[in-house]
Amino acid sequence: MQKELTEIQKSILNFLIDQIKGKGIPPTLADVAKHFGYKNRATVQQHFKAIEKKGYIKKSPKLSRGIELTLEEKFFVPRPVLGEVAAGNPLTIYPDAINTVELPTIARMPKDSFLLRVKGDSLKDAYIFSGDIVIVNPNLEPKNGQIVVAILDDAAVVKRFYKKRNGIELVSENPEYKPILIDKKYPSFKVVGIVVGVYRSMGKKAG
Amino acid sequence: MQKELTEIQKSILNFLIDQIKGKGIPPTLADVAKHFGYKNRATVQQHFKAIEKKGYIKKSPKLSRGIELTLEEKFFVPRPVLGEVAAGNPLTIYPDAINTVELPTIARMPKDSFLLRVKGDSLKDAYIFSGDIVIVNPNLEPKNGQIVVAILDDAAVVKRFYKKRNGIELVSENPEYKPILIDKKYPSFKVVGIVVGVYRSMGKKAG
DNA sequence: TAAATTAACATACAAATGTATGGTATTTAT
DNA sequence: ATAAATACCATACATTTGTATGTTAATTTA
Repeated sequence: MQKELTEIQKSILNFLIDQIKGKGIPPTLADVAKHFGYKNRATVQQHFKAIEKKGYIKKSPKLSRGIELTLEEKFFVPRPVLGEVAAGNPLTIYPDAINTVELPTIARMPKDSFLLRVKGDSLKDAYIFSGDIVIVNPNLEPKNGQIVVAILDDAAVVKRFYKKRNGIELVSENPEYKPILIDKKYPSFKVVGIVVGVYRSMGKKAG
Repeated sequence: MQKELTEIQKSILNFLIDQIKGKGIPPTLADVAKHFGYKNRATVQQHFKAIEKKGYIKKSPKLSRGIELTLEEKFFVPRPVLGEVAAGNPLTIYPDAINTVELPTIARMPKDSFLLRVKGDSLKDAYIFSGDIVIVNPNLEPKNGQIVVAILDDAAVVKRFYKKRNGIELVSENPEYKPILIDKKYPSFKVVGIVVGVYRSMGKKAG
């Protein structure tokens, strides 16, 4: 029953979601104006009024940053998924092609962390299944035994990380897949981040 | 390495966490002053300075509501877990005894929803395992096939919900457990909420 | 004991912020 | 074709907000 937003209104709403969900704090009128290159706050003011009228946000009068997303009443908020990552064989990460998933609102998304959808079954013994969303934090140093997302020749894998004398070993939790030993043969190897959690949304079907 | 906070500083920090995590927006100095009955914002100002000096928050100068929790650098925030719920045999929910779990910050917690830690393996075919945290939304009507948390004689179970002619059937995803048919024999039966998601935090050990 | 920290207050000020009002031009509905 | 909605701008104003500075008193630390 909600009216359609115009393209500009959509982009402003997206910015609001990004800021509120990503940065954790709603922007001021000036922030939004600056981001879109508006010379005036009143322009944003009007857009907010229109977006609120259409029911997508709720403003608390006089309160600085007093913008609430009414989307939240649906208890789900769309979050970008940066790509798919192979738990079995490597799979390319979509550069920054974006595809959203409905994540329940639990707490705030850690800065810079991102989501990847898992494909494949190499982590099934760690209870991570194809279709699960992994929350990846790129700001942590990998420790032995942690599950990491790593790049191997422009493809990404999710495996458990072990530092050994002769290099780094990436092991699957599924015995069908052999461990990969990282040495000179993998010049492009890079740990993208650490899997800090797994989330699975409950659909109509089996989880 | 962080210095201890005084009791008052602790209560102010808790208020900050509540507001930021719960309401989704950091409070202003005036908000905090009002909450604690201070006649003056400068009092709060000083407390913030002290708390920041001890490393618990980070302030962005001149920015309204520019308070960040440095706790977040640990990327985990404690959330209350209301109790444990049996996926196998029923288990009592701790009344409102609270026990916290470190949840990564994903987004904001949906209003009124709560977390339960799953015990037992009756849902293993739905990929929910003992130790997982289920996010329960008490404000949704159960639909056929959804996983619900229900009360049976003061104990709670997590099962899949089906409405049948002769009553309501609660089925486990694990064939070892027989479906429970809800009829007059269960006067205290009540659907507490619907499982909207599963979260698993990645510890040192296998997920 | 002296010095530092804590805890509260008051006042003052510049900047940030939301809001109101009015203007212009374009696009979209009726 | 006329009205309404959209999109942007400018100016003005009252509050809100963060900050600086100073005062007093109790408590803790060196």
